[in-house]
Amino acid sequence: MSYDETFGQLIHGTARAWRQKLDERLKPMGLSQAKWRTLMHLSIAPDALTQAEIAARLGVEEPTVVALLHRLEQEAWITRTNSTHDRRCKMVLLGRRAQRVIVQINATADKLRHELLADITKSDLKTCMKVLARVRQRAEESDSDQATMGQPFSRVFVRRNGQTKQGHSIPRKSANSRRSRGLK
Amino acid sequence: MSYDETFGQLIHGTARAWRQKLDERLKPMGLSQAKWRTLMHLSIAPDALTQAEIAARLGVEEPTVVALLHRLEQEAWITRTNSTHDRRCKMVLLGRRAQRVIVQINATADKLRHELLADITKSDLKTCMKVLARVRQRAEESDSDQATMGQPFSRVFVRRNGQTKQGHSIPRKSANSRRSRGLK
DNA sequence: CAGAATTGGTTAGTATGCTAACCAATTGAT
DNA sequence: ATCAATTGGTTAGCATACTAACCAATTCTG
Repeated sequence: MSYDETFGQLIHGTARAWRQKLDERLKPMGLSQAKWRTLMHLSIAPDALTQAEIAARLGVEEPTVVALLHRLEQEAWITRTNSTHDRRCKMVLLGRRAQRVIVQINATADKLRHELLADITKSDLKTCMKVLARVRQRAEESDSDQATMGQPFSRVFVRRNGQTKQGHSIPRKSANSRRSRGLK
Repeated sequence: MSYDETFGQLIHGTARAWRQKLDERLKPMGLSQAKWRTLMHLSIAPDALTQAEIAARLGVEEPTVVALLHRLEQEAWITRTNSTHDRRCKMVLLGRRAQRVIVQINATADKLRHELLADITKSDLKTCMKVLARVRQRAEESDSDQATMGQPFSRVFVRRNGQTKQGHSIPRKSANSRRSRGLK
C-alpha cells in the first residue's frame, strides 16, 4: 500500500499501463503496440528496411523481430523479399492493407498520447522526458564502459552517409545490436 | 533521433533498459527483476500473502503470478501452503534461502537506482515522478468510465436479452464476472 | 437454507521480449 | 585469392506478461 514506490517500479507500471491501453485501442484493428510500432517505422522510412534495421529502430533484438515480422507477414501487413544485392538480406515492405490503415493507426496512438498527457504542462513534460532520456542513456551504457568516458557512443542513430552500390540504404549496424554478440 | 521519439516510446525504452540492467546485475544471484520484486514484497509484508495479494502488489494478473511463484518455488525461494482458514487460499512464505540474501538483493537494486539517478536533481526527479504517476493513473482508468458521460456503467455486452445466436448455452456468469474483475 | 455470485487459484494458448547457437553470405586481411 | 571475421537471418528454449475458461470454496441474497 503505502510503502513508497521506487522510481523503477513507477516507470515500469506506467509503461505497462500505457502499452495496455494502446493495445486495447488497437485491438479492434487487429494490432498491438509492437506491431504498430513496426508498421510506423516502415511507413516513416524512405526505403524498404532490412530486418536488422528494423530491430535497431525498434530497439529490440533480431530474434524478436523475426517472430514479430512473421506474425505481421501472416496477417498480410507486410511482405518480405530477398534482396537482390545482398542475398543475406530480406527487404521488408508495407503491404497494401497496412498502407490503407496506417494513418488511422497513427491517429489512434496520437490520440492516446494526447489524452494521457492532457493535463501535463509543457514544462513538466519536457523535464520528465529529459530525465527519462538521461536514465535510459545511463542504463544502456555497458558497465565496463565506465572507463571509456571519452568516447560517447551514439545510440541507435543513423548517420546517413548513404550510398551503396546497391540501391538500398546501407544497414547501419546499430551500435548496440551486436554488442551482445561480441562483448559481454 | 532523426524522427522525434514520442513520450510513449521513451517510457518504454527507458523501462526496458532499466529492467535489462537490473536483470543483468541480479543474474549472478539467480534472480530476475520479476522474481526480485516478488521476494521484496514478501519481505516487506508483515504476514504471509496470498497469491491474489501478491498479484495486486506487483500490479500483474493472477496467472502471471502462478507461473512466477511456480518458478520461485522450484528454486526454493518460497514455499506455498494451504491456508487453514480459507481452503481456497495458498499462503506464500519466504524460504530460508531468500531470507538470507534478501538484503543483498535489495542493496543491488538500490545501488542500481542510485547509479541511474545519480545526476538527476531532486527537483527534476520529483517532477518526473509526478508526471509518471499522473500518466499511469490516466492510463489505468477505464475508457468507458469517462467517455460515456451519461450512465455510469452498462458496459458493452451486458445481458440485453436472453438469447444467444450460437446455440451454446453460455456460462455467462464466469465470463462476465471474470472480465469485470480485471477492469477496476 | 438453497441458489447465485464472487473469489482464489489453475491451465491453455498467445504475444513479446531475451540469449545462445547456428548457417549462409559478405567483407576484410594477408 | 583465400581464409577468418563479421553480418543478416533463423531456430530453439526460456521468462514474463496477457485473456479466456474453468474448478472449488466462500459469501451473499432472497
